[in-house]
Amino acid sequence: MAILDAAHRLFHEQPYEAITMAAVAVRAGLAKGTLYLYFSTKEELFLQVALAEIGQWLDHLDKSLDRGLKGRNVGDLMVRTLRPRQDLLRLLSILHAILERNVGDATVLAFKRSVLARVVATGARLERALPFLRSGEGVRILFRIYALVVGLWQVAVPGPVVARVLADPSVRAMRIDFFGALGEMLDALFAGLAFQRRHG
Amino acid sequence: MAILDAAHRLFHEQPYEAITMAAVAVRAGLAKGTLYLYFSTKEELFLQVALAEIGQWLDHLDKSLDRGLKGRNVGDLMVRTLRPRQDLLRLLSILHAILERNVGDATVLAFKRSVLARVVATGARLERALPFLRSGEGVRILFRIYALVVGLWQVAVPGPVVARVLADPSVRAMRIDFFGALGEMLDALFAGLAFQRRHG
Amino acid sequence: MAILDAAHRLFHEQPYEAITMAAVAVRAGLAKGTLYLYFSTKEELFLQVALAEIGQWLDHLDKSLDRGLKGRNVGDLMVRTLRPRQDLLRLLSILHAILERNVGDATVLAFKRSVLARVVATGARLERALPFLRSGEGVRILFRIYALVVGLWQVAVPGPVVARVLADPSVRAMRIDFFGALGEMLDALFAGLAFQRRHG
Amino acid sequence: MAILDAAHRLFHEQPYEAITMAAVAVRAGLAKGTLYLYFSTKEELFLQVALAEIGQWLDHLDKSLDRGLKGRNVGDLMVRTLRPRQDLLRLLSILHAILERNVGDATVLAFKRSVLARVVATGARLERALPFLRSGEGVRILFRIYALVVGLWQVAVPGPVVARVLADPSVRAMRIDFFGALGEMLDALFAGLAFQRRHG
DNA sequence: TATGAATGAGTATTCATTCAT
DNA sequence: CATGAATGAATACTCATTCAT
Repeated sequence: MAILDAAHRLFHEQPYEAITMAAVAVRAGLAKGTLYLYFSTKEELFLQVALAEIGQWLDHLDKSLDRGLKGRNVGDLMVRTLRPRQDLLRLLSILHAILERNVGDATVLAFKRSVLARVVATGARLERALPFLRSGEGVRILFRIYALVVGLWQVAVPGPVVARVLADPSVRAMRIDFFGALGEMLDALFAGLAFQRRHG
Repeated sequence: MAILDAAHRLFHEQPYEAITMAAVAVRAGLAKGTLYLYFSTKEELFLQVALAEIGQWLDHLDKSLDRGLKGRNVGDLMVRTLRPRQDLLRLLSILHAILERNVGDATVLAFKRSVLARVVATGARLERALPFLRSGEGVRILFRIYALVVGLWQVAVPGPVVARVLADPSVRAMRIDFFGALGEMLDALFAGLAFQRRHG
Repeated sequence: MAILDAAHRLFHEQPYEAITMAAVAVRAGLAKGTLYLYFSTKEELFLQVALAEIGQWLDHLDKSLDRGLKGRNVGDLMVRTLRPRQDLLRLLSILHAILERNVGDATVLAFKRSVLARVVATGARLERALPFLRSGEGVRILFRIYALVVGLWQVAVPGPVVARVLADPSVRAMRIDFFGALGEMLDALFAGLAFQRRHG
Repeated sequence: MAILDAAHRLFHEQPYEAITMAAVAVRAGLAKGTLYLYFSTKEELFLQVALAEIGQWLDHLDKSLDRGLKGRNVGDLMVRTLRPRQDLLRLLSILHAILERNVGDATVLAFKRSVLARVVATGARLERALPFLRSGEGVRILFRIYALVVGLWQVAVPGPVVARVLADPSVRAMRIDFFGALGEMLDALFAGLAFQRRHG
């Protein structure tokens, strides 16, 4: 849809706060008022953008899991599927603090249900790929991975000010490589889960 | 300091966005302009509030680590020290997206240095408590725990709309118990780290 | 246009600094935001007010020049056309120091071009009326008259404090009658120009 | 005096509005409050700066007039004495619109008297140099020259925006060379005065 | 003389959203 | 389906000035 496309393209180019509905309208070749025939708030519009992106990510995950992990671990899987999706990562980082507010309950509920349905399917695949996971644990672990992704992105990918500040050697230890840290943490996490299952 | 106190108390009562500098001034018994004698922006003011809270949390961690983990694990430690600090958790959840923007480079640098200095000390204690950690790993693991905390809080502690929506049974699986999940993830994480050290 | 009218009427009643955009909106029967649909800053709004006033003044000049000076001199012409336009004089006295700042380059350029186009036409008429003027001198002399008007207004028309002070006999010599001085200076100026042309 | 010096030096470096009393205090090596022991408002401070500058200008004029005009004309005299005094010109351009407001009546009166006393003396010299001037006309003509200077400066010396705009060839005709125009206008003015005296 | 901590008034501007056509 | 003109709420920040010491 033209509006979603326009919103997505603008989001790719600039931060969420910098995007005005007027700009979306222009990019979509529509009048401002027309946007509101399809999305009742700016947040809802970008919630749908996020939904689409999440869907594509889960598609990617599903495909990879269907082919089997083949010795590669979950950390790799997440890093490989997220690296080309930085827009998604940015969307996730505003999803909870911004998008899910100022949207009607019904819209949020629909959004949540859509996501959950997809995650359940991916969770099942994950359980198949990781035998030590018990039934139903796939979904739960996916949401936790998700939380880790969100937090790590916020902490590891700084705004302009912090980016400048982190160039200072005295605070070098606070620089975090997002994908590196994500992979390592997930590796440790899954190693730990597997270990916990084998022993007590 | 009166201003920091007032800001902290207001933050305890209402969301950050709802707090006006005028309200802080009234609560502190000062004129609006006086606030700006000490903090050049609203964000800087709350950055200092956050700094103080972070300091107290690290104090708490330090004391606990000095007494020794005594069989309890890191997950417990974090849960125990964070549970009484929900204001801190809320501050952390806006720290990167809001507070560290609209603040001068110098202020952010000073903030980062203060935090880092404290974290280095706590990291050393953590290394002492967890023999499988190599030298210098304490700091790194603390920042990663921190990222997990931030992400989990965002995802697990919803705003009013989402809170209502999550009451719906159909999306029950998306409810996350912050402290429960944090403890479990950290346990798995550290179990994994320990395991990784023992084997390849 | 309602907004320009409202702004003009308010300017007639009070000093520029005392006029708020809120007041303009109320007077125009519009919402504050609507003003900014048409004028991007307060300065731009009053720049357009000034443009309209300047246009009317030049209209007046043109008509008078078309009828011919008929023995009357330029000083008379200016005095006669400016005396009923004290709002214009006040606008000119803030035009350079205030209005032309805080306005975008494009707006200022458009303003300048509009004024110049009009002044060129009036300048041509002036050259016709004053045979000793060479081709193209009309415009230049008009801008110089304009500068004189601006300066004389600033110096001769005092604010409240100076008005009180000038009542004191000891500084009587500093009182200037704006229109009297303007007429005399222009008469001398044009007498001089004519003389310069006749002799070396 | 240290404060006047500091104010003057800052004014040389930046526009009036950009100068804060805090900056003056720092530059003078004093505390902010101390400034107000000597000058009751910012405007009064700069009024004294202006007074000093005006005095030096009149000194310069006096000396030149005492040496005699020697064939040179008044336009030359003004251009020569004003060219090295651009700070004075800037001060004059804010004198009436800004400085003489927000200053007590007594202060303005004293200022006016000081200036008048000096101008009377210079006016007498001018009358001596220009025989066609009648007694008492020196002062009056000086104030009119002054008005011309003020207006021409406002119109001819643009702020940053207008400076950029005037670079555009389409409005080239609006560029005015301050000193060139001043000299020419004064020459014409005095030629006219002299002519008027000889005839009619 | 000097300090400097405290004051507090004052307003332009943005932009998501609406609704009559 | 689409328009686009109109809305209006909402707030951080500056800096000249004061006055108790």
